[in-house]
Amino acid sequence: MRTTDMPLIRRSRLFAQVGEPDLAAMLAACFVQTLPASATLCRQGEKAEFLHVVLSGRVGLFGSAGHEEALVEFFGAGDAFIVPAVVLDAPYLLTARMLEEGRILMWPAAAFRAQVRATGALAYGAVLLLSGYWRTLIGQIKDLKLLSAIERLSAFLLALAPRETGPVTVTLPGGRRLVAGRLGITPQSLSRAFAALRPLGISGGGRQVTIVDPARLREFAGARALKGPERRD
Amino acid sequence: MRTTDMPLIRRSRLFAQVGEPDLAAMLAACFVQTLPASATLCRQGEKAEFLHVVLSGRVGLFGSAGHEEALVEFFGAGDAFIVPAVVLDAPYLLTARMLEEGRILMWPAAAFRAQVRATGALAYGAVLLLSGYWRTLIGQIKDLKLLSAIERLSAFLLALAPRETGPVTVTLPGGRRLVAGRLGITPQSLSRAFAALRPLGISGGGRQVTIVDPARLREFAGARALKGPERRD
DNA sequence: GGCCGGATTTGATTCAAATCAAATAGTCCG
DNA sequence: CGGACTATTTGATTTGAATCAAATCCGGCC
Repeated sequence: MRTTDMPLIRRSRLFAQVGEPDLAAMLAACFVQTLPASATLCRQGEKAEFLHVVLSGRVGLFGSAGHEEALVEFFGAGDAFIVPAVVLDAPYLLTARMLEEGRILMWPAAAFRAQVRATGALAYGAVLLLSGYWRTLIGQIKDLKLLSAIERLSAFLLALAPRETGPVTVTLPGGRRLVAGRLGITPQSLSRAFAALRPLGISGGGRQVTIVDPARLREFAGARALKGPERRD
Repeated sequence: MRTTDMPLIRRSRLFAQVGEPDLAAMLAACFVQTLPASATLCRQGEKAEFLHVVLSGRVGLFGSAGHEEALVEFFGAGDAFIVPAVVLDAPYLLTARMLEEGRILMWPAAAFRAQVRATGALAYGAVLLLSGYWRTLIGQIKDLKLLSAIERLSAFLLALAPRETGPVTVTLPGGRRLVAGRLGITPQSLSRAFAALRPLGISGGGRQVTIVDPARLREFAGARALKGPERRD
């Protein structure tokens, strides 16, 4: 573990309420790994071995059925995923893969389980984290059930943008292929959706996308869109 | 609060680790309400006033956009919903409605927030509960993104059935209209999906559905289906 | 028992998005 | 810088599910 890791660790909601001495004791059982892009952190169906806390880099959570695979969610610094599988000691429902190089805190499952049970502050941090995830997932389910592909893309872009009025350039959390998966559509459909939004002032190149007038996009999406979509932070 | 409520309260995962004296202190701030079918517990967009714990009856969580509405999940005895909105002090993302008469424990939001922060055992219970919900929601997202309507119905029925071999009769958690919403399809499509499964030994009447040979259905669904779908319990 | 009103089924048609199929634009390497 | 691979766009076609439209079933109630 590097000294530069500590601030990253402290920044995670998971540890927000944990005191210094407790934190030190917890981390004694853990180690940090630098992983390259495409490295697999865990595989759907396997038994939970470690809790992973993202210190840097982006991670994608994928669900698979047969030979199909779909990105379920992007995770980034501060996120601790697989908490549920670890806590319930159940097999992973998802496969986690690094989308780029990053550092991951590895926390042995049994140790984590014991520590959440014993340390209220850690459990409270987990509640905050899981609460944020619940809201993210609910938002996604609502999008999938109630919005069209174009509306989902609009909502997704707006969630990425600071809620200002002026033109904004947002950075997609992954390539188009991955964004398409997150939105539950094919890359071809995503491309068409972007094309459909171009007249509304969306210009895209690579993972940079510029929204000329967020208010206009919000109005377009908002006609049918959901209230209170806000992003976990 | 009736004396018959206590066993129901104790049965919820939320309180599994909470000791008697703590529990009594917590419940002092709460009250129990009997609510009729269709009663609304909370409305999307509003600020969290209460945490609700279902003691009996079924509750539906609905997301809405514009004038469309879709059922996101069924909840039943032991479930505490809206935990995330309460903990994060954020507006509800969903509307909760009684699907039948039932009793609900009402817990003032501020009191609950203070108590999760203060009581490790309660926080731990919340972690367990939220972990289960995470898995349920992830399962649903995977279904929506990877399976066809018929496959989703198959998976849904199998999740309802005890994992035996012989013929089983399962009870749908709500009318066909609601089940359709949960599966992300229209009632008409649900009807066609049931029709498509009839040759595989699925006979339906009202909310009772009989699966002649779960293994055969599992095989059919399993050809493309997900591993480890299991239901929260 | 027989009627009313909503829920489910069935049929015909439409439509959004997937799939099939190239063409084009980017990127990484040597 | 050029080649090879991958990612993205664009076009044509198919298809799963929605929508439109009845018909039928059902439960509650007088």
